[in-house]
Amino acid sequence: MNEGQQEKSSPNLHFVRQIIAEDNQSGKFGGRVCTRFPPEPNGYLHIGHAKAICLDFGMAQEHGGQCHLRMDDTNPVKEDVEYIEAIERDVRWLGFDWGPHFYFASDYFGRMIECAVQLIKMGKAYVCELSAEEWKEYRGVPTRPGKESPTRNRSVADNLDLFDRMRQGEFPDGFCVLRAKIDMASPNIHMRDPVLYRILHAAHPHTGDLWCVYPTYDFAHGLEDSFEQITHSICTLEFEVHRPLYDWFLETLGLYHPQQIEFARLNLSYTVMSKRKLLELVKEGLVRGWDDPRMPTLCGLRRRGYTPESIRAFCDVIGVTKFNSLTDLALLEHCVREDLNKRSWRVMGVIKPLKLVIENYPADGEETFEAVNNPEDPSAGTHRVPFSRELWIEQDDFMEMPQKKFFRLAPGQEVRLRYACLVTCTGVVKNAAGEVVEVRCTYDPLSRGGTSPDGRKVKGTIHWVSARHAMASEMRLYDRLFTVENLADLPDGKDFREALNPAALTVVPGFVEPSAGQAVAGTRFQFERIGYFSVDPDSKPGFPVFNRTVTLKDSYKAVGAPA
RNA sequence: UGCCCGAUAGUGUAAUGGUAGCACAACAGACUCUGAAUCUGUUUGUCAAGGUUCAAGUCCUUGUCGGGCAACCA
Repeated sequence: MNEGQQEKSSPNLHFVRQIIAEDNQSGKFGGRVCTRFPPEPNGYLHIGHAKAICLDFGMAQEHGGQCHLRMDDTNPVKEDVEYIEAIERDVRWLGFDWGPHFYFASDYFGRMIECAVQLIKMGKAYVCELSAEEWKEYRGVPTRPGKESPTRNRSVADNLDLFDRMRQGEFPDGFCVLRAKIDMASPNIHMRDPVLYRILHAAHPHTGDLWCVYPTYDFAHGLEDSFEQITHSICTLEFEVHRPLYDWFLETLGLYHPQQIEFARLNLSYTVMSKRKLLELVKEGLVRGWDDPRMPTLCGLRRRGYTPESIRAFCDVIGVTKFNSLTDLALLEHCVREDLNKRSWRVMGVIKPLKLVIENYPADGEETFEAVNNPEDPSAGTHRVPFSRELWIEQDDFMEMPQKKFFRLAPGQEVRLRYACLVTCTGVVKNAAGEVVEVRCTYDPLSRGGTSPDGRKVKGTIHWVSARHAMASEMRLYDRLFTVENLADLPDGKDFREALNPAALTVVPGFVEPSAGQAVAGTRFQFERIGYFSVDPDSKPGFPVFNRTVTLKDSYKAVGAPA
């Protein structure tokens, strides 16, 4: 609906845009812009990836270029086809299209081997039999130079032969590696003769058992970018130290040379962005799966009811910089509310039911009232809501001893039942424990439709569902995944699992008006005065399950209620 | 104690030597058949010290603080 006008008049000129603008100015890449999003298929995409995806695809889009989707599948022991498929699905859902440019790093393995052989022939790479432990010792530490491998000056012929035998599968995993010959004294650890190839007898999700040697990230990534004629290779800050290596390989091999640019990854309060931690939550059953609506994964957010538009808007508003920051979860929530407010239909649903009986309404009487589908969009029309003598209202909308400025139901107080009529509380029914189990009231027959017949002020309006017509349903109420704002601040030794929020998921029985009960999975509604909800795929015919995407903002302050 | 990067309201960011803006959050008020939305207003900021300049958030120096780097992970 807003296809043509998504670009703001003055897009924020962040540093990546500046670099691209300068490169286009100087003609560095002939005015061409080609980016790539290169996930490793070892987990599901999360909101942090969304930032990268929006940047990668966004920069290409803005400059009439293209963006490749590339599986960076250089480590078969961690990767899986399940992840490959999920990644494609999620990027597409987010709203991006890579056209024919879907690639696998593993499709370049043959060319990468040639590059490795070329380095060997140039005397710039050698086979090294140091064990992992020895290698660690030889590498040195940042403050002290490393030592050269005993085989560092092996002949080209020997290296060629050994590397060939590595490829043929003559050696077991870890027996030896191919290393670049750079500088064991470099203050940059990554330049101390880094590993190019390691032996891994493992089935690869894309190439099967074609290979038993696999290139490392440092060697592979620049080559992938180069082969694909990428112009701007955008990655996160931790790769900054790797850039000299990235540059070294391409310069040494005399290959086309993209520009690597690093930006700060997204950190969101009260959640984790680490693929490893997310994997642990899934594997250990601490959540119900990758798409658990508590998860910051794209599929989790999708199931929770987030729209791709809201996530893109979020990625736009957080900006792109080179310094680490912690973005407030409230900003993400603001973005969904803003989007959902414009598009979602309003219905009434009750999540903490309390019976309301209208004493002067006929026991077998019923009628329907007209409700607006979306006040933000008159073209959305209206629908009718059934009404009868007994209703479900929200427990929070009744107080036996009302605090000041409580505009809802209380003994003797009058409220409007949204779209229906004005009712005045006449009393309550309590159980043996003294709890209010039913509220009694009378209604004003002249107020049908919710109007005030004599113009009297009725400050409070509450939502309701006709008990006779209501559809029982399951309400899954979500809250922040963790109780700690910044997981990075957890003291050493403190396990992140201990910071999980037990209240991140609360399942309660509720009721919704019939019009909301038949919706297909994925349908989003606003439950008036409560929040935005989406229909979960666990729904069964006649028994919908709703996920609360986010609450409505609430400026009412209940006394003693937690913030 | 090595190398690399960074530092602007509570949070996220803009200002590209020339009036420190915006958004979120918070707090007031208006409006309201959603205590929502919408509208109005308020509070809070250039890490520090020097230097260059008519003019510094921006350039230089030093310091402080924060992050990253020592997988045959990416």
